[in-house]
Amino acid sequence: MAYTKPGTTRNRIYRFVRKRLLEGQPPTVREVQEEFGMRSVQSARNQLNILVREGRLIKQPGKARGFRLPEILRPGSLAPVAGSVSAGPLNVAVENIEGYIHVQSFSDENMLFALRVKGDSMIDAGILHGDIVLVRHQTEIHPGDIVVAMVDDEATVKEFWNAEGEIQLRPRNSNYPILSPEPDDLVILGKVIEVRRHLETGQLVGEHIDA
Amino acid sequence: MAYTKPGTTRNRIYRFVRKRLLEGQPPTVREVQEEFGMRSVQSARNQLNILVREGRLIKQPGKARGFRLPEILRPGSLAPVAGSVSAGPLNVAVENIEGYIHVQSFSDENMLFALRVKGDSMIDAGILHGDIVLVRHQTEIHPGDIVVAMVDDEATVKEFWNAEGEIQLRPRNSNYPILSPEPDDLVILGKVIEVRRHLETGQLVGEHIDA
DNA sequence: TTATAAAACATACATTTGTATGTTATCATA
DNA sequence: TATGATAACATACAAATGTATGTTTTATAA
Repeated sequence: MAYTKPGTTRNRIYRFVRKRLLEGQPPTVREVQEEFGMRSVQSARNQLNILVREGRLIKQPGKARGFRLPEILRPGSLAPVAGSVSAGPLNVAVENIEGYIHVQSFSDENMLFALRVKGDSMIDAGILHGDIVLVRHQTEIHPGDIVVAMVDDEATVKEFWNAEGEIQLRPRNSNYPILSPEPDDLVILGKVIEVRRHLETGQLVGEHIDA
Repeated sequence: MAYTKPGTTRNRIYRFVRKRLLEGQPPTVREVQEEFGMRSVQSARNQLNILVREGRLIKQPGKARGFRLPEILRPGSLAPVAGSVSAGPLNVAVENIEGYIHVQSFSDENMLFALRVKGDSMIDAGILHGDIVLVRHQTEIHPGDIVVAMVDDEATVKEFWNAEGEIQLRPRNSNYPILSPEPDDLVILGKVIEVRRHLETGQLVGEHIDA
């Protein structure tokens, strides 16, 4: 009966299945059939099988809703956005979690946390008041890195420099002074690896994960 | 036969189901049954039904693998980062995808996509060259919104204003002029809802041939 | 002890979903 | 035209999966 140009429908089917899988709702063969107005289950099944043969999809034979995406597209994980942070010499305590943001999962995902920036001391680096910085908890820092450090018992975002043996925490706003803490007083919480700014509210994922 | 303290097994079941859902592999009732060594399907089903009644899970009755997470705890989805964008009057084509970023709220009917910013015309808004803007494809725009619009066949990020009947696309850098396109020439691709800046490379999820 | 509720069990059945087989239509090409 | 390849169709069947009903076990409290 009907006939479509080879490969035309197939890409649309792939996108549909992929979308559904990313939403966490794997489709059945018949759902694909209906989505594309096919009058036979087998029409959908043939196309899906070809996608599997091409390596664009993976499937578990015999299982309901058995389609999967190849490994490349993994789900992310959630990093807590800290309302406040306290730090000892070797550990970081993330407190008053105000929500979570989706991040790409690393092997060391538990060392990631996020922090909402207060003030405009980094405005020339494009980091504004209210922005969220994603921080990897690490002690290895290089000059020029943007870091989160404890200053006066508060977490603050600054640029790290090591000029002539003197450690500097530089703001990126000429209205603020450069800090030169003693090495013994310096606690680096980690390195900023990402900056995010939400222009609409409600971007954080709700807090309760376990019950 | 067996008996466990009320609520003990239930939380473990919840975590199992949640884990599977986050992995994109919704479990069947029988898979839950086997995972916890139950000898009856109904044992698992009862616990799952209670989780649904408590609002911790959502299910589609009668459907295979029909369990879902409530809105708040849903996993994020992946939005394509466009290498280039073309647009007709009613649709947007995202092309040359350079990767994906994790976002939440895929449930929007409005399509989400991301774009890498070129140039420094929005520097005073804290949007720098190389930043990624997350865009929701929508036509309803309010004055002051940061939008992505097609200007000279290229996607550009500007602030939208509507001064005295005249449409303005304002850069946030005094070195650039304000644009005043004719309404008929204006194509708004969407509204910027988030800004991201990766300070380390390798933050994008690999591209899978979308062919 | 008895009563009650939660949890688990056993079994059967209905629906959903995957799979198999064979046929028909359309296009490209010899 | 004849032929093959791809796509779609129609139908049937098998397996996976959800659902229903009733019973048994265990813990807790009256």
